Amino acid sequence: MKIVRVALAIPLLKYFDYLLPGGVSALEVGSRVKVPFGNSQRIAVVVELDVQSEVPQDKLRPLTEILEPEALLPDSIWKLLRWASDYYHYGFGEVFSQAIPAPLRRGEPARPSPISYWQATKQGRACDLNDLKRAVKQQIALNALRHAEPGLTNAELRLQDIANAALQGLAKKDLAEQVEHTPQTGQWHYQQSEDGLRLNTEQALAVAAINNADGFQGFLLEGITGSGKTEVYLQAIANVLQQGKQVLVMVPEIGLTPQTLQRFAKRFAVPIVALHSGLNDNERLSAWLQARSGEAAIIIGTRSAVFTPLKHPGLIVIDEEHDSSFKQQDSFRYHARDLALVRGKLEQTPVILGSATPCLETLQNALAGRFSHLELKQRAGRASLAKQTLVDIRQQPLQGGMSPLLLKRMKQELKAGNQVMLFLNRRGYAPALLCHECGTVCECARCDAYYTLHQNPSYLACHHCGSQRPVPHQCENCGSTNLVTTGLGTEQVQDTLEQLFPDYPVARIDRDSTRRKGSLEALLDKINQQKYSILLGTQMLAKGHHFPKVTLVALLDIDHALFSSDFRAAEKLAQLYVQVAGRAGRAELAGEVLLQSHHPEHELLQDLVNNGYQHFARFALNERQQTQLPPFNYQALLRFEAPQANAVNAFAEQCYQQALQLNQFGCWVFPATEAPQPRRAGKYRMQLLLQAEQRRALHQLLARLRPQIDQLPSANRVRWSLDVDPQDML
DNA sequence: AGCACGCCGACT
DNA sequence: GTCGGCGTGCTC
Repeated sequence: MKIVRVALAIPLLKYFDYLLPGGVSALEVGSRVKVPFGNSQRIAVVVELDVQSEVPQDKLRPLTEILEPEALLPDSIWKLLRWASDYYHYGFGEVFSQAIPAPLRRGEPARPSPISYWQATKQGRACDLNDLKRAVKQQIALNALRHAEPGLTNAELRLQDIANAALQGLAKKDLAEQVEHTPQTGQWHYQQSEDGLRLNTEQALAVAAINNADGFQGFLLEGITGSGKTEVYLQAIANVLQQGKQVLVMVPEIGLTPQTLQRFAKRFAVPIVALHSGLNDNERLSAWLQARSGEAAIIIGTRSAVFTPLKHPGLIVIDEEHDSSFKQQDSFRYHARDLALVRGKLEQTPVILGSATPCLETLQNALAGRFSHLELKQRAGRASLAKQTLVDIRQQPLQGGMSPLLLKRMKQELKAGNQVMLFLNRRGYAPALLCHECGTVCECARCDAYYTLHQNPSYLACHHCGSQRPVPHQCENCGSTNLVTTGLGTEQVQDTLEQLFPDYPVARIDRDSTRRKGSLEALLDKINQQKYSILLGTQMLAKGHHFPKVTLVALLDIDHALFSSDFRAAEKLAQLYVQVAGRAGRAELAGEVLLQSHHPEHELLQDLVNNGYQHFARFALNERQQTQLPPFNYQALLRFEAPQANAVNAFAEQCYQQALQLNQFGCWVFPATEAPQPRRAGKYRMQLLLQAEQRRALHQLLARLRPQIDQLPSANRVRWSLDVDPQDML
């Protein structure tokens, strides 16, 4: 009897062999099968046919069912997953299962299942929209439904901000109804129209370079804010669509907004699917299948979209390539940008990495000639560059963290009817509550961290583990009732602003104020309707939102980034700063950016403000080279976590010894150290850093180390994970 | 990852 | 006397 080898979604670098029952129909490498495993049935994927098994014949069991006779994924995606499994040292079965939609993971067939749509009824199509004048929401909803074939899915309705209440209202009047329908788009044909914008010389050169790419080529499209990167993408996409090929567009998690989709939909009359977190399983599967079959022309998605199979791949675009959401931060820790490049090579398509602030890894690739470097240095349209000022706040009287100069400038701008935007990367009221008598600080019992005080409602919260408790009235140590706060969070700044500027409403945007679904969108809407004059927030305010009436932007406290233990902190601050600066005066209004610091003379700040990101980045690259850090060295990080400190300690030490022993490749093996948060949610945490000048050496070591760690006796008492190319040490 | 097997504390 | 805690070991 024939034997097949399969991969299962379990955290082992191991395959399992099964008997193939005789007279069985076709089966390929890449087919999904159902197999008995222990005493349950699992979904697995065939990795090899006709194997000679090492396992004794009597232990082999026959597989239960073949779910599809042909490979589920095209060859290129299969190879991409194999590559990822090797590179990230993660079991192939797990990689495979993460790369496919959930229904397929569960063994459901790879064919579209019905999706629920709202559509206009006959009456709904025929009636006069003006009859709904007194129900504006319903009017908008019905209008949208009328223009959608075959209707709108729940996800699309959410994106268009159409509430269920409006639909129910329409349903009551028999103007709209919910139907089940299996999506089918069929073939598309793109006809180039002339609605593209006129390009400036730089843009035209960039588009030409991309259009001339023959097979794989990496492009870094480095364009300052407002230089028209998107128009370059759109024209490159048009060229690919015209050849009948599909385009994969990857955007940061926060960037997949209705506006983004509308921009594409307006420009290209071809089927577009979006893969975002708002989709349910069937909607996601349907989008995935449309990509695989070639029915979808443009696929827009976040990180995990990099695995979406395409029938006719033509181009990959990664917008805001420096964004950290492209790196998965748990379980299978892949970087979608890096995988997109591997994919581009496998599928022989160009890959565009676009950013105003490319990450240093990408920039180095471009400078070393591995990518074509396309630069857009001119601002398109009327937009002018913001004025930038470093504010020395040493010995300055601060109110709510704001210097006199900042307050003065705010007054001017507010009086002129403009909006002001303030950043403070600390939510809550104050980052610590302490006893004024004995100095004891309220500390989280499960983490080595202080509680943050929140107000309205008032409670203490640990920002490391999420635990909450009521605000104590007395010191735990001495019983004193004299408790005081120290430090500053966004809530407190909001209080101060409301006192200082009672006539100007403040919008606070942080994780606390936008926790409810849709509240961020609602807040952003109100901001654009000028209902707020002062916008205050953490960095979630910086990403992806445009506020044309903002003329003054301030970063209240940037000093922590200058002295961080994370070597990427400066790079991240610089990226945030440029992004923020781009928020000021985007339209016809000139803007200004104020940076408050106790160290205005700091080399990095000076370089950034006086010479811009490009100059800073090259300076920082030089520094990385001097200090032998990425991208000039390659890193991998082992993380350990367990409820007992000594178990973690012992295990980390054993791994360290193993690594030392196996290291015949000239890698640096650093002793295991405490993680930056040594105790989080009651778990003790350590980490072990491996580094090498050659990527190959590091991977040779990892390939030997990983199976050894698996076999350590206490390997299942300590939770551990491997992070190749770690983005931060947390 | 699941799931069973296997030895030590508070209960119908 | 049992039910159940999660430590350890295995799954083709």
